[in-house]
Amino acid sequence: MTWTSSGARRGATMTIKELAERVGVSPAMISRYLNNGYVSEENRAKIAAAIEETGFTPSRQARNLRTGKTSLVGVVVPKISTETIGRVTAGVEEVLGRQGYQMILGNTDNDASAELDYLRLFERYPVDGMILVATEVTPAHERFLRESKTPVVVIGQRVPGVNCVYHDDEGAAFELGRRVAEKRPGASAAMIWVTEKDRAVGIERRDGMLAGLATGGIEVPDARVRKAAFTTASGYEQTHLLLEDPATPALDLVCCATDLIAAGAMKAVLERYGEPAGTGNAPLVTGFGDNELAQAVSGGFPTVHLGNRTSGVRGAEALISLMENPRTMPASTMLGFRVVNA
Amino acid sequence: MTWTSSGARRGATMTIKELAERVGVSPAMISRYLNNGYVSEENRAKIAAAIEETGFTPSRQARNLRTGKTSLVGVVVPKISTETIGRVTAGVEEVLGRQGYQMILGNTDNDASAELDYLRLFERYPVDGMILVATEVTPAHERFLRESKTPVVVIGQRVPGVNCVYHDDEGAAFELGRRVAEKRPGASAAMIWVTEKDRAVGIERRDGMLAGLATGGIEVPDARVRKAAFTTASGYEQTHLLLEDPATPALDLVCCATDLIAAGAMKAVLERYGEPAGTGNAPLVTGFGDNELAQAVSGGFPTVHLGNRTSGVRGAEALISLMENPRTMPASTMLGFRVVNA
DNA sequence: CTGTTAGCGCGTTCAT
DNA sequence: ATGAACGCGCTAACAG
Repeated sequence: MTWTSSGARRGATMTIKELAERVGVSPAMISRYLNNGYVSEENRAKIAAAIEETGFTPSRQARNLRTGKTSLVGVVVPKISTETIGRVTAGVEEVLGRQGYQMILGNTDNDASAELDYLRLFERYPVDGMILVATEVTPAHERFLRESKTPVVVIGQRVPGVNCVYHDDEGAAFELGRRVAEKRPGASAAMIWVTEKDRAVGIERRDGMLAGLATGGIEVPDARVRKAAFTTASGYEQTHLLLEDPATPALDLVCCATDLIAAGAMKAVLERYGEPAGTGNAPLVTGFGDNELAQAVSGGFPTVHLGNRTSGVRGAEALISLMENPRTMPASTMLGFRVVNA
Repeated sequence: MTWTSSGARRGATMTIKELAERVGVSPAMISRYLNNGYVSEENRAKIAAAIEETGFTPSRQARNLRTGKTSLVGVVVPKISTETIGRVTAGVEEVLGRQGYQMILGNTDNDASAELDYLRLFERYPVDGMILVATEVTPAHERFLRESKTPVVVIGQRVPGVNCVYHDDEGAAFELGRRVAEKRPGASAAMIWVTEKDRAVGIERRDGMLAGLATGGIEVPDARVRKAAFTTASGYEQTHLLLEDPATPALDLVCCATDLIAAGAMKAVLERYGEPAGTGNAPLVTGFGDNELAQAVSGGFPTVHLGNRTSGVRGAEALISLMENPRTMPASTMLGFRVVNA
């Protein structure tokens, strides 16, 4: 390791000490300049000039080690590349940015174990707070969430005893089902749903939909509730199988757990009937989430707008209170919804 | 600040020193256990047991400060919530994960100045390497990229003198234009394009498209090349204006800079003609990027598949070489493409 | 207002 | 094979 006696630069980065030497003050002086204030106008000017000249920036590393604060929030998401997640993080970032926090993301690509890895990474990185945009919440998740030394807020699932912001999935699905059933009384319906491991989508949203359809006299037999992954391809595949099944009476309605799945269903319907879903004899397809792209291309199909952006905002707000006062009582917030095209 | 004399835990986290006390060895021993190895079988077992019992994890903070290494790569993206970005980061993560690196994301929401903020954050956090998924590359960007002390790779734009991986936007657009023009000779065409600040999309892709169409005898007057933002809503708006313009002879073809924009165009066409783009009298809409959702819902429209995932893979590979040997010569890689539905 | 002192939690000599 | 001592870059507490 070599450096010049002028202390200008070593390797690449400059330290507060070197800068102090250069200016002719103590390192603490520089530190105060950077933080509290307590510096004479004269020194203030000299330091400012030296910083300008050298391009010095303090090491967050060392600062964080010393202060135990990072002004960083880690957000763990199951997937980037969906509108839903994009809206949530936009809401989170809006609030965080205003308060001087920066957000870093960990993407798990729908791998529940990777979620815990990221949470632990963030906890030890460390960040000041964490947000988990949740899908499957395992016992291991719950344990971690409750025992975490770093404040954490869950978005998208209700977890008892943990700070969380979630949607009224059951209520929304019920309302969507009810309205669709009202317009198509006695329709022959199927559902393309997802794993029950995702409680909000796999259970609550499903039960709400079944109940909503039932109020309009539509019963969906178990055999017509099929499981798909959270992808367009999977929605296509399951719908295709359903439509090709010779034992199946003609379908009037295919309700899907998400808009991504609905997109796949629409593709299958279009291929099978030669006309878009909801026109002519082709069954109507419903979704969930109000995906802008899908709405535009399709010209509009029944779905639900959930206010994902708001969930991000509320989640970030809750996290900030928690970071400022870690003893804040856990709270859960349920957001409303808006049915679209039904 | 209080802690028990057994040294088990203070406040929240445990340190290497406390663990050492508990086991009855020196802190250095624990450190060696965690890193080099130089530990007797006997102590190894005792330490392993104590770690298991306490759930101890070393502070990355302190380790990083000491070693100057983080095993972390920062990726700056212009947008989360698009399939394109999702594919790139999936490719990046695949390679990085295999090599023991973790990836953290910074999302700028299409704000070019935020890009530099994030790069600087990462540089000083620090991370071992950075990837910029670029859109607009300003002189400030170029300066930063060239002078960065942390290895950095650019994906999506060609930047001379900087390590980068990009697509053959011009070639792809040319080929798409050529094929479409071949099937619709003499078509009356318009283009919905984007800012020239994004060189790859705004200039190269546009020029390729114009040239490709021209080979089939289709000339697009300047007045029919309209600017949109990178959104579905903006694509809708511009197309709507175009279709409503009474001075405009009926259009046969609307070529768009991206699939998101194309989705908006399709919505406008559907509203205006009462039938989906490309059917009956409704003009054909082309896109760029092979968005899965849009393809499914529309039943297929001409577009280009760019291999975004591959760009992520190649970019990450380049970054790893760079991190292992910072003196590696800068290289730029151009990837191929595949025209879809044309 | 300013400088000195003492760590934050680790990894790394250099002795033993 | 092991432990003592030191330092990474910074900030908090104290003295002046």
